[in-house]
Amino acid sequence: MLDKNNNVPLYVQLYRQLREQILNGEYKQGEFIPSETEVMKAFETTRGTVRNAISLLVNDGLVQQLRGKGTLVLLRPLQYSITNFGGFTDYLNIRKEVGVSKVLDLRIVSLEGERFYKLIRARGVKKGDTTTYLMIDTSILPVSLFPGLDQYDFEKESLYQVLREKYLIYPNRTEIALSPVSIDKQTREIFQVHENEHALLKAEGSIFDQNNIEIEKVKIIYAPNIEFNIMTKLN
Amino acid sequence: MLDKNNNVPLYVQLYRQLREQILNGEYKQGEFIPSETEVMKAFETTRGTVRNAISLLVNDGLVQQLRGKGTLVLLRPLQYSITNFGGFTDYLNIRKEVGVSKVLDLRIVSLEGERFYKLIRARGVKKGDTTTYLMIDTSILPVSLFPGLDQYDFEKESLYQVLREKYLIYPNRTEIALSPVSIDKQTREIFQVHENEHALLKAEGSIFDQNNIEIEKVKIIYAPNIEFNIMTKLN
DNA sequence: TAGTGGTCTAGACCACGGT
DNA sequence: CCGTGGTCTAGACCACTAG
Repeated sequence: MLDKNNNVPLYVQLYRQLREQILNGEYKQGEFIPSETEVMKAFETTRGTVRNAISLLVNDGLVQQLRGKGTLVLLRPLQYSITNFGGFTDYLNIRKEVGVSKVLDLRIVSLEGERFYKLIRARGVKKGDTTTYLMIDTSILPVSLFPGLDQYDFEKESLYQVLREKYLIYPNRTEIALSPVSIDKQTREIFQVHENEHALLKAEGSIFDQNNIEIEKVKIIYAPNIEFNIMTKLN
Repeated sequence: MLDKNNNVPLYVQLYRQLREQILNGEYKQGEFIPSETEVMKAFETTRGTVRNAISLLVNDGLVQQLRGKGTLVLLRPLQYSITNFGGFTDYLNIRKEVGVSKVLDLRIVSLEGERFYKLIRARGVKKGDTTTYLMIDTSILPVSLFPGLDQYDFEKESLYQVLREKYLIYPNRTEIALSPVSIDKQTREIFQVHENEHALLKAEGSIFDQNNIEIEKVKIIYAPNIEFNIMTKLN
């Protein structure tokens, strides 16, 4: 049910519930979720609200709407879409995967006269007793915005969860540039890259909060076995 | 003005007009476009329609909405966002750049028993009398869908314009995977790549029409001087 | 023909920014 | 305080799909 007194918008509440049901497998790949009208009645709201919620699912690439037919579930195995910059752990959580983070470095650095935390993590998934690393994340965060950030253990806690819960800062928007990068020795070991691979994909950019303040600079290097997928609508 | 008898939806008509005004420079980088209420009155429509139009601009990364303030123009120099897969020429047109295409190969190939056109083009921009190539595009299109496609001159005509105007097929959705790729000799010459660059960015995937029929397989290799940018909203 | 998503209207109240 | 975008309501008609 939706809670009108909650300050989370109704359509976001509805989006989360529908997403949960899809990821739980209540609606499976290739099936249709209930029609907009049915959802509207079930949750006692209006179609506009339902459509707002579903459009978030479409953005996530979780469903696809077909006129005259219905709203189809599109669930594929582990897949990296452009929505993932906002938090690896969050992403794994909604996909019900077990994430692993290994902190390679955490120190304070100075850039242009300002002090930043520099956090480097290798991140991956655990299946049975083998861990596969999927990306190496470098995060640069201003000390002034996040005093005491180094007291958290980012092998156990999610960076974005800490930002939200302890610093009340909500990542809102990313600007990321993609490019290839050649493989250094440490990276080759972490990812166990085959010898005939010479380059990996790198994403580099900034993350902004709801007030358009830059809260984090990121650099992510992706393992070669990652499918970096993008789905777009053309206008 | 908007034409209610046109079968292009009002919000798409409005989107196109606003986009035109932004790209023409009527609203400049850092300025606000008229408020939703003003646009609503000026075009004699409702706010829902205005918001649909503006949300397309937001998707394009052309504007950004700020509550309590207004809708801000975000225009940056030549930049490749994820909306570009749908057509290089179209993209340049809306950016008022002069595009150049050079056909490297056009032939019929057989894949899994079906015949396809395979079109390879180097594509770039012309500034003064120097041409800079930005990408090498390989397009694979089924002969059955596009009979006679090889009669067109794709150094002069846009592939997507031909698909729309001659074959009445409208690209609607893309699924693209990004990865790094090492540079071969021909590519190195076309892009005039520096010797210490060893890898480029490759995008590979499929394009679907409005009925979710796969109309084209694409492979695009990007020049090293291309900024491949992505802007996303986080939920 | 019945049901679906796509579009549009005409309102309303809210949180937020700047005056 | 007023104007902004954010959210929500309660309808309407349409094009499309499928039985």
